Amino acid sequence: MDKSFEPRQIESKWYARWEASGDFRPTGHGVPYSILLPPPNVTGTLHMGHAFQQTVMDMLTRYHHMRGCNTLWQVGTDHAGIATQKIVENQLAVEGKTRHDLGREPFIERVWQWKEESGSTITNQMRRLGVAADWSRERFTMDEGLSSAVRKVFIDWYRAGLIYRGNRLVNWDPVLGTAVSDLEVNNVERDGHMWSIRYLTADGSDSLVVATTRPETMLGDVAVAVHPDDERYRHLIGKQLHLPLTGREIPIIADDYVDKDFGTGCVKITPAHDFNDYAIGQRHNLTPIDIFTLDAKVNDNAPEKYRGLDRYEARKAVLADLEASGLLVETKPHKLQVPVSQRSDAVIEPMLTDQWFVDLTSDVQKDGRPGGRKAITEPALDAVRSGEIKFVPDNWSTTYTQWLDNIQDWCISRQLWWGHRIPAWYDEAGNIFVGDDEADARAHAGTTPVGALRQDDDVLDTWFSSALWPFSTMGWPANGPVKNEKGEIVANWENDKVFLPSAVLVTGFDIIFFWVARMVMATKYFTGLAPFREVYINAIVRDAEGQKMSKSKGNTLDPLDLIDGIEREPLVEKSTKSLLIPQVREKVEKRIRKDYPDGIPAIGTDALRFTFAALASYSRTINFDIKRAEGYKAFCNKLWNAARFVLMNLPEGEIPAPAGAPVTEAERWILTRLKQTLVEVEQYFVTYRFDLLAQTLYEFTWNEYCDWFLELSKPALNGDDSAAVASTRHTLLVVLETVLRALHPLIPFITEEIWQAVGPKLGLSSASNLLQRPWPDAASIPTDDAASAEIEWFKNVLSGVRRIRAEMNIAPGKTIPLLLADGDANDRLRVAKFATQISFLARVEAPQWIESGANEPSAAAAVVGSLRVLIPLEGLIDLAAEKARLAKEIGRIETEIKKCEGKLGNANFVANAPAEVVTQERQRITDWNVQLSALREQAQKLG
RNA sequence: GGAUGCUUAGCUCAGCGGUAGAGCGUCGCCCUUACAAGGCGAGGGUCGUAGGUUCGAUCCCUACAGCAUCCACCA
Repeated sequence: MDKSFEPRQIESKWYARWEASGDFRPTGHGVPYSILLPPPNVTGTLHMGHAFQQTVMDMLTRYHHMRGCNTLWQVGTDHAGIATQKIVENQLAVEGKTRHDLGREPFIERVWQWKEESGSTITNQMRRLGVAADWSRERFTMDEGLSSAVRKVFIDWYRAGLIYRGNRLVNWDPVLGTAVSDLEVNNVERDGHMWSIRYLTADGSDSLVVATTRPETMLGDVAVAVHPDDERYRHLIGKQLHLPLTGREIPIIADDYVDKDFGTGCVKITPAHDFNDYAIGQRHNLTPIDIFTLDAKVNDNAPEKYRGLDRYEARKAVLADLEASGLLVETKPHKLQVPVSQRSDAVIEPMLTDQWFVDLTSDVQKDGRPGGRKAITEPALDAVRSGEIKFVPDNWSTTYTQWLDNIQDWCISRQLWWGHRIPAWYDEAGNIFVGDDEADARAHAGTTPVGALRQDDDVLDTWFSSALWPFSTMGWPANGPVKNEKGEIVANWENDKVFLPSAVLVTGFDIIFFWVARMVMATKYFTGLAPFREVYINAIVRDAEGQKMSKSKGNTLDPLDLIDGIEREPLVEKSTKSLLIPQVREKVEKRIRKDYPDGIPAIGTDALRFTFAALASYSRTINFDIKRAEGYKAFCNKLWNAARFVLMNLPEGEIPAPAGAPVTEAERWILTRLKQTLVEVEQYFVTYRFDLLAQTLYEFTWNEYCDWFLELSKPALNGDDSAAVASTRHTLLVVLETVLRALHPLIPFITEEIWQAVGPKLGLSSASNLLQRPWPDAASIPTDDAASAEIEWFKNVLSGVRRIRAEMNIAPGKTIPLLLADGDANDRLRVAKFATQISFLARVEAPQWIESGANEPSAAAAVVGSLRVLIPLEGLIDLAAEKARLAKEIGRIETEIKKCEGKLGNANFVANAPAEVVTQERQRITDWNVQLSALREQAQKLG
């Protein structure tokens, strides 16, 4: 083994071997354990959130594989409709073209081409992370198998009356030219104005004032609403108003929705461009008047002078005209929430359009069949309420159920080209025909089409296909094997349905609604099964200061840069490449030069993974600090060097297991601790406490195995007790091999590399991967509490001597005398037993006992129980300093004793506290007193 | 308006009824033959505030303050 750990060299070789070995595929035996990868955008790149999430999934997959489960990590990618189409449209824009210049078919061809070029980027990045995913089953949401599942779901739901087409008010993105769902709209606070406009009654005798943040929409007003109980306006209800600038007359209506105390108490009603107004319009049978084209320009329903104006130009024009006619009463600044499209940043315009919806809200259909609430929504709610699906942490189930309780119908049609085209056709009379293809659609229609059929131009929401991921990837609905383009079998429902429900879904809270809920709905409906048993909601990765990572802040980190390292200037270049605004660019440049004056050091995949594990508590966010990652790289190095130490202390060839029990106390102690560690680790896997899991293994490896056991093994290995030598060698090896297995799910590369050298020493074949070794069996590891107590004693003695040496500034290399006084019979036995270890590790001469009554030289002391461990002061130690040290220690113990006495002196405590707590307290006070008298005696001896 | 979190050492976070912990940072002393990406040692906290429950509260309850996120929103 090389002198230090070089991640780059070892990582490059292992992944290819793992993947080729077929070890990532299900074994076909054992309890099924499957995980679904949330399919990333096919043309995307790996970000920190992915890396974190995938590390978690990989730890779980590898752990269960080692436990003998029939493990499947189902991977694949998502076509990501809007995002992918936009990228290709941007590419076209560079050539000065739009998708319409190309036409639908050539454009889609071009998107496929882009998918072919960039589709493997993210999957190759995943490989760099070391994921134990079954790539032979990799799927794409638009491959044939998954597309046929999409069609079948659409058709089945349509035929069950659960998908309908309707003219509804939807969130319209005027830049992308498509409807988007409620979830794809963010409300952003912006500075705007509140304008008050006077509307005169038709007869001119009276007037009222409406308040609005969107004056241009008055062109589509169909009424003004007031509260029915509002004394100010009661006399006007039912009268007609003259709508300024339009020549139209509109009624004054009464509706509870209006808040008397807000604004003027009068609300203009524009049903075609506002969701609340739409609802009011429906209640009062008002016909909406839409005034915008699909690109948000004023249409022909408005007076001629405004036609063709963009909505914001129209606003200016309308305000100017109102002002001119004296109807603009007031303009004041106002903060308002503006709906913004997540994908394009465009301000959403509610628009009346024909769209497809999944019914999620009706109880019963007109013909008596169950409606969407009964058939789809409630089963999804029940799955979580009944505990069939469990959220981790549990409070996310509240978020889930509250959303489903208030759900709206799901708008599933998108006016895009890239995606699953809706399997619906229209005849010339507007009748709808739904089917797998045109022939199927005709065959299933109750009527004969009038004229030719034309397929719907729209595609389905990307999340529609994602919702089917749990079962579509398992081969549903095909009968028999599903093959990929190369003719290889990727799924077979008959066999693969054992992987449903999957064990756990690892995902971010941000897609609970988009994806998690919809998977539950679709999977429950079509298979009767839950898609997963648990949903582990992972934290969001932030930067070291807790700021959200964003390109415009320049605080994003590329996981690959952490793995491989990157110099400062290339990092600056890379981070500013896509920033177009000069000020932002400059700011980011500055920040990076400041944060990474030397670039980013290469920490390797294992250290990155370990960092993610160590940060993964139940907290909602994790702040990623490179410093922390560097610390875990040091841990990898520590493990590496521990392995080197063990291997260089072993003779050639296999190391046979000694016949009897381990010879030394140190061995029996480290095995005891190993067992406890494994038991804890298993618990942490069950509860998804990867932070505690990582910490437990870190502490065992570093603070116990390396700091104590390796050190204790040195005198044993150098001693002349050949049984102890043989036994210690074997235990060093066995514990190391076990730790490698326990750490493998977290840090697969380095453990594999080391194991290949360690395994053969135990007679294990290096031909197989570490993943194929069983998870350590804690139950078979022997424990020895007596040995553990002896080692604890030893650690106290040694630490005591070290403390004296450090505080008295005794050179570490200097061998000094060691005297012992008082103590009990046990101490005598232990000193005799550990004499060599004490001398070796504390750098002291052979310990000498001072019999009671004999003269003691003045000395510095460490007290362990009643035993006084003495370092003679002569020539070494500052007497005053030692007195001060003792006084401080005595003071500390006196405080502790006072606390104990306080408790035990309280009759209520003794009467009410559990017996074992009282006993424990009494024991403590006894122990403290033993130590105190030893310290006092020492102080007295010093004078 | 509804919901959910968070507030513990300089920083980032565990702990959650019975001796306050870790990593990083800080301060000493050491290149001791596995490891200076290291070793040994030290310092550092009235656990947001105020009440309550309890023999006992960082931990449970209530209120308040501050911070954060999600959902729904008044034109």
